[in-house]
Amino acid sequence: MNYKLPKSERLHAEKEIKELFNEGSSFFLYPFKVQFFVKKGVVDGTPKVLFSVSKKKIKKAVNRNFIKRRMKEAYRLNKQLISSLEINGLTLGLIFVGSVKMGFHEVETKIIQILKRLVKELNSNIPDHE
RNA sequence: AGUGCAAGUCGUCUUGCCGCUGUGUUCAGGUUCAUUGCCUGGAUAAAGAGGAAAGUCCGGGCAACAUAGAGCGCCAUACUUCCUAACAGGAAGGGGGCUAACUGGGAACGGUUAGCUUACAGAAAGUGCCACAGAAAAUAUACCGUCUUUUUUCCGAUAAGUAUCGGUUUCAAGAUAAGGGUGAAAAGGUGGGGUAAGAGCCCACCGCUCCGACAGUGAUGCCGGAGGCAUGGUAAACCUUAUGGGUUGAAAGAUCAAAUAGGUUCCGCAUUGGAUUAAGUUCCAAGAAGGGUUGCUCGCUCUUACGCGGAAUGGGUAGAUCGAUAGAUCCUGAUUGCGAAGUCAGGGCUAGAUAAAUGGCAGGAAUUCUUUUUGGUUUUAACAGAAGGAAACAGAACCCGGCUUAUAGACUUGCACUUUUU
RNA sequence: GCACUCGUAGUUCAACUGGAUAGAAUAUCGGAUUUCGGCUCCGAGGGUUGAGGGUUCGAAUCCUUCCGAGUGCA
Repeated sequence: MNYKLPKSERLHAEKEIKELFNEGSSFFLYPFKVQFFVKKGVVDGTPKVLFSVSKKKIKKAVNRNFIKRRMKEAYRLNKQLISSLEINGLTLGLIFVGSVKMGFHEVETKIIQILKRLVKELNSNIPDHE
């Protein structure tokens, strides 16, 4: 099983991020906001993901890093949940909007829920558009 | 041994599994005529946040810009000397203030020592402000008051009476600044002489100002002389003086360079008046207008359309690379200096990210604190064992030197206090 | 990264160029009015002027160090 998260699976280009936030859809699953977008016409390409923590809610840089690292680890260890999807060009944004520090196990259960729900939404919605 | 204060140093260690970042080695594939080059992917090795990385309060390096120059403005700093690349930083010293102890004097007011503290140029260049209270808040003398002389009223005494003397009252002129309950602050202070009453008017002491000599690199100190004393406070009010500052910040800037779109740069003509010519053909003269620019002025600089003719060829966005990590560096020793620090010698040091790495999970160890429980003890405390919990402030973003602020705990040194023993 | 602004009763705002018990509206509480409530009238409480330090006789105001909130440039 592939537990890696190299740079090609992370979202870092400004253009794609703008696309994600302007044209993508989103849902809330407290304490996370999930933003996702499927770019059409892309033949190959793994899902790309972005992690973010609100600066207004979490003031100190140390605590923001703390949460981001746990989010990254939780995604890295559970990303096989969305590998079953046969969709190319998926971009994903995970934004933490809570105001309290969380431990790893709480974050992990939430991330698993999010990924399961994401699979459901994509399987039901995408055929309707096409 | 404990507690407190000050200064300084450190600010957890470790095993397994899974990851991230750049670097080295190596393997595979692609590209190429070819390669030790370039691109993609894999394996592996060692390395990978701080004392403040923070706040962004100062200073410097570095970079670009004639919109960089000159003057004014503006901003900053402000006892002295030194350190430094530089500073609003640091070191040493001086002055002032406060506190304590001792001490001189009748008083005003001093002296010595120790500790703490100090944004500490100029109020005698000018302007402003100083509420309430108070006669007056800066020109000191308008007012109350004190004193002298003259006039008026009344009373008393003397005298036969006009009158004289003493007291009182009123007006005017003059002298004076001692006193006037206030206030944060009142025009040198204390004591004496002096005078009609008074006053630095005069004298002694104290304070102040100025001048000179000596000591010191200097701030300043000390000694002597002079002045009779003028000059209230506020410059973290405007201001004056001296010194410094060009502006903008790495998202600065440099290089390479897709896709899309057609451009971009340079030169000439193209303004007005006069003469001339077939002709805007040629010659002469004039110099304008509109922008840009850091607060203003000068200066500097750009354009004068559209268009026509000629010549040259790349400019530049996304993105990538450099800038960008070995330096005013750290440690040790010697040496100079009171010290900050300098010099010399030896040794050490690969974090380099960019939607932003340096981690996650599970376990172990050390130290400290704490909860429960067992032993022990008459009980509590201390002590020993077991189990559980907690362990700071905080995350590089071009790089350095400082400052400020946050910080559980451990260690070292010095000082003070308490207890025990000798 | 750089530059700058603002913090005053529970809330919204005042307070002149430093000068005295920091003021107004609204909200709260109490009373009056009403059968009861609202409206209305009267009265009261509520502020260490974000925190600390300094200058000054005197600080919301001036200077400085922190804390918090916000704005602009690229």
